[in-house]
Amino acid sequence: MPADRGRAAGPPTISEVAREAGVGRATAARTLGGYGYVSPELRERVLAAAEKLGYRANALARSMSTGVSHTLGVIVADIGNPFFAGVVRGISDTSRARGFDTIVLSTYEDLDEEVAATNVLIDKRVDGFIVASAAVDKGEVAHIRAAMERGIPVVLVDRAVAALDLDAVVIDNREAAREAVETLIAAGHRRIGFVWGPPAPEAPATRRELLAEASRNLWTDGERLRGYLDALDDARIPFDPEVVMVGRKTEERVTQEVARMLALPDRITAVFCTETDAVTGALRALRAAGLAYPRDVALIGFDDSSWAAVMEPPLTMIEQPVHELGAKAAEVLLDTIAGTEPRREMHTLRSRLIVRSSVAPPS
Amino acid sequence: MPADRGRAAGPPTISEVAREAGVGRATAARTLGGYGYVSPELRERVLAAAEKLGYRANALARSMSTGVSHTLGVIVADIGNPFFAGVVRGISDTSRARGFDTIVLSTYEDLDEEVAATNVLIDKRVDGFIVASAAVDKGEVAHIRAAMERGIPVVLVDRAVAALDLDAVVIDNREAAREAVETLIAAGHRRIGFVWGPPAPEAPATRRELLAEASRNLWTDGERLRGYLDALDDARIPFDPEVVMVGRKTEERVTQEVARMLALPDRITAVFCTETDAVTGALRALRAAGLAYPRDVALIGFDDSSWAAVMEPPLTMIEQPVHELGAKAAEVLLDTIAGTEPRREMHTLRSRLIVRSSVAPPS
DNA sequence: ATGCCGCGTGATACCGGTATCAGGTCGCGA
DNA sequence: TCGCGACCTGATACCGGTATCACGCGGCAT
Repeated sequence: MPADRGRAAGPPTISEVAREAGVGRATAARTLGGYGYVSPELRERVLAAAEKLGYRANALARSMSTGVSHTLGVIVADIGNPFFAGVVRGISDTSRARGFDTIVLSTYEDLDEEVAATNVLIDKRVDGFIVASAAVDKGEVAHIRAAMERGIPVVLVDRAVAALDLDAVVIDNREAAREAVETLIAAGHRRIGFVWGPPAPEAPATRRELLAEASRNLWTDGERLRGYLDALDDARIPFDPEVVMVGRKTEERVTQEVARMLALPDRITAVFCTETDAVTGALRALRAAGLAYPRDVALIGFDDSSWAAVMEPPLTMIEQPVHELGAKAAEVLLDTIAGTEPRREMHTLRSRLIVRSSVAPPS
Repeated sequence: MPADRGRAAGPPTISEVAREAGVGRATAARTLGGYGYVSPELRERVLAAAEKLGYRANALARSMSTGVSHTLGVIVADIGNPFFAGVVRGISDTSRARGFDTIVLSTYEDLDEEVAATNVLIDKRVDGFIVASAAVDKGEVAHIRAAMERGIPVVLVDRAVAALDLDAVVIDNREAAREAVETLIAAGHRRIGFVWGPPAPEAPATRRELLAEASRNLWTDGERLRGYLDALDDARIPFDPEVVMVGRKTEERVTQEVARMLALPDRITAVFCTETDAVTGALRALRAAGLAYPRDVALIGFDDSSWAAVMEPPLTMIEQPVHELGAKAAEVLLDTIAGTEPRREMHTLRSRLIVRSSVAPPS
């Protein structure tokens, strides 16, 4: 019953514990803080008093005094996306194991929200943070630069940012995309739709413009485009802007765009989706067109999930090592915080194509 | 270029800004803190100095001094579950709009983790928190009680806890389950499997034991069981322990259990799943048994999602107002923090059965 | 010219910890 | 018996803000 603490209003402080135990403040602090020396007898008294009062150290005060918060920040695009949820779990599992809490913030792919999130983390004095940034070019990284200048360690996850010289933990996006598209090509497809998401209002007409556009897009998507082109090039299939979607990758837009590609005189016989929501969007378009996969259209997408396996027929998908991605990012960050010289390199993890039954030869 | 701050090591403090501006510390504090009076001229100087130095207030120090952190805590079972992800988004959207940050912690359905999470929030001195607690009986709520005794406002979300007299924001679980099972019964089903998750090792043999078990289970699942029984009772269908699954609702276990129910001499012709992962688990069992829905087995589950709509045939599911659930919980908590007398009531939101094509009469 | 009032400003105590350091006690050797 | 050192303990400065309060200065009334 910690209620009889006299006039004290808030939670018990170390001074109150000291008074209760009849010792000096410093002695109580040493006992409870686990530093310095305290005789067994006094230690016992302090512990008993703390127990009685229900004392818990004020982490804010401690951080103020020591300058470290034992807290990591995490900024992701959307925590509701199973991909990021998995990454976050990887981060919190390993950071918790090393005594760090995590504060997770979602930006919902909005750069202003990302800046705001960064400021929240700076203000709360996290010891470092991990970010899957929506920033692409130099003009968009000021907030991260600002954090770096304050001496806050930063690690990028999922998305590398060319304008930033930082550790980044990513997967082999280009290779993964290439492998998927090669699988489609090997099955005999030549008209392969590409569901992409650069900010451009319409599809670039030429390869050159396409690549230019790629550098204005998220790094992951840029890489995936390169993988798509790699596979096309190897098979000497000409690039056709008509079968690549541009603009925001919402499920609705994907449905419209795939429907458009399906209505083309020379319609697509396969689709490659760079995101899981794009897969459901594409599937809706197929159904609306009265088409079935893999018979009429073959399909491969990014980010495997449980439902992809129970679809009938089950979907061939690219599986990303989400937990490892997060765990590795946390590890690199924690090492940097611990003082290990930052290497500032790109840590590339391998993804895996899970072959199921959504790919068949074109009809 | 905030680099020429002299010998200062960390980020700039208010004293440094004051010195730079050539004013007293208090004046700089008043300007930057937005309180008290400062003449336009000095204000201008302070602002310029802060800008030049890249000053950002230390939220920790501010909280120490004022006693409020403008931060809400959120404890959910699994942020990777789209249901909780939606709830969290609802919470952060409305709390951000009212000037509060949120710290989200996942317990992965482990009570010890929940206790640890609660302590983290207490230690970080959040102004209040929202929790979807895994606690069921009196012996498991000590950590929440402790927070309440410290004067920290707490609001429950998704799961009410009988042992706690607190505001709770939930949906009409019992009614939702009843409606779903009634739909199954209306289609002609009498053997309806129930995928449930009480801690019991085996299915209770009698109704009485079942209900007793329900009170040892998560509140939501208890209510959903009652809804299931309500529907059975109304149709005078006897309860059969053989068709209710008990124990942890992992996807693998669901698959095994549904397979068992499918192998019964008097096999089930319909399944009701109280969770989205249970739906995929059940679907796997169907496929393994060479059965198709809705022809061989009808199916309804909790938590609608995009993929449920693109399944072939599309799934009939219960949609929960996830965002509203979170928004309402945040609202109630924020009001309590703001000093409005807490009402300690149950706020019930309506769910909705989305009828698609996974229910047909038994063959 | 003097006194009073009020406004604007800066000095300072405080929040609850950490960490340094001074001082008191005790034991042991000379 | 005295002195010195080791060992504990408690007093206190500090972290970076907030908030109270005292003080100096100018203006106005008398």
